[in-house]
Amino acid sequence: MVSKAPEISSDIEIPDEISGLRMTAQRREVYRLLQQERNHPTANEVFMRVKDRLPNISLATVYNCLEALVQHGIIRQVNFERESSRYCPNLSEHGHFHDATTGVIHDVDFKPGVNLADVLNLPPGAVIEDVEITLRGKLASI
Amino acid sequence: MVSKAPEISSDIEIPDEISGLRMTAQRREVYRLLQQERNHPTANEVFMRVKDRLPNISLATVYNCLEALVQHGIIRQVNFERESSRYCPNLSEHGHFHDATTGVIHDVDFKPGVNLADVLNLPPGAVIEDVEITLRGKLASI
DNA sequence: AATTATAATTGGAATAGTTCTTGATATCGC
DNA sequence: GCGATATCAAGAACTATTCCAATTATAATT
Repeated sequence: MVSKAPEISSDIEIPDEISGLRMTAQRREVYRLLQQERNHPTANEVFMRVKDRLPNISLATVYNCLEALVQHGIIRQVNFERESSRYCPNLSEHGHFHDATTGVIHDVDFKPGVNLADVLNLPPGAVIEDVEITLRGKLASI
Repeated sequence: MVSKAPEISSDIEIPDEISGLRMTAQRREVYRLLQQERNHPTANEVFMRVKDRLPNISLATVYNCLEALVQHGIIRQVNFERESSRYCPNLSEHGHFHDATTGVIHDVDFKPGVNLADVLNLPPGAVIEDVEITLRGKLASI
């Protein structure tokens, strides 16, 4: 008889290096968690969840890992008002809709073919390096 | 002989109440400063500048005033990454371009007729209450 | 495989921006 | 003017994040 697969989803394979960043055990688990739970956790939430697998990890290390991953363009840091930063493995250019009722954050993609310069009156000569679009509102029950 | 007008621009008139918010001396000066210096100051910058006219004002009061003005929709709070909040009397829906070289923040208006729902794939039923668009980049010298 | 060099991690202390608290002061409605 | 309410001032407290120094892990070299 073949043994049943465990309930937990099998681990995502993460290579030894991504975009020039060496994947240490800690970075690997932080990144894996972001890949698995795509609910834009804060550093502290990452810390608490990653402790299941690395009980000795420190919050400072989680911050270090998140920063390294952000610096290397592997994840994105998402800021909403002045709340704690949240982290997101979705690298496509996108914004976030923050549901004020539930607190859930939804990724919001651009419609195809949309160019920011077509939509905004940018200052002349502006070269955009980073875009952050955050929307707050409610989801009407339909 | 008629005495010369002073160099400083004459004070902006501010009514006793705006949008249901009673204008105390402190709120008035905070609001006046934002109207006069449209460079998106932080709370601390507001504090330092307002002290010229109200030497006894406290930083906590500046925060209180700014919050009251924001709550009543009289000014807008602008957040950039996790830096100090900045404040802006421009109420038209607009974004901000942060020049990474100079640190100057430029208001960025939407082109006429642009509707966010035309540009973004919003979650179904989303009712947007607030939009924050922040761009970071450089101004190419032309 | 041992040695050295470099990088990463840890835990706690430090920092910065903001909020909270408490007592004083001002303003409003009567 | 008088009590009720709102606002203010000063400093303490709070929170997210960063910094620091010591330890540990990894890589490079022999």
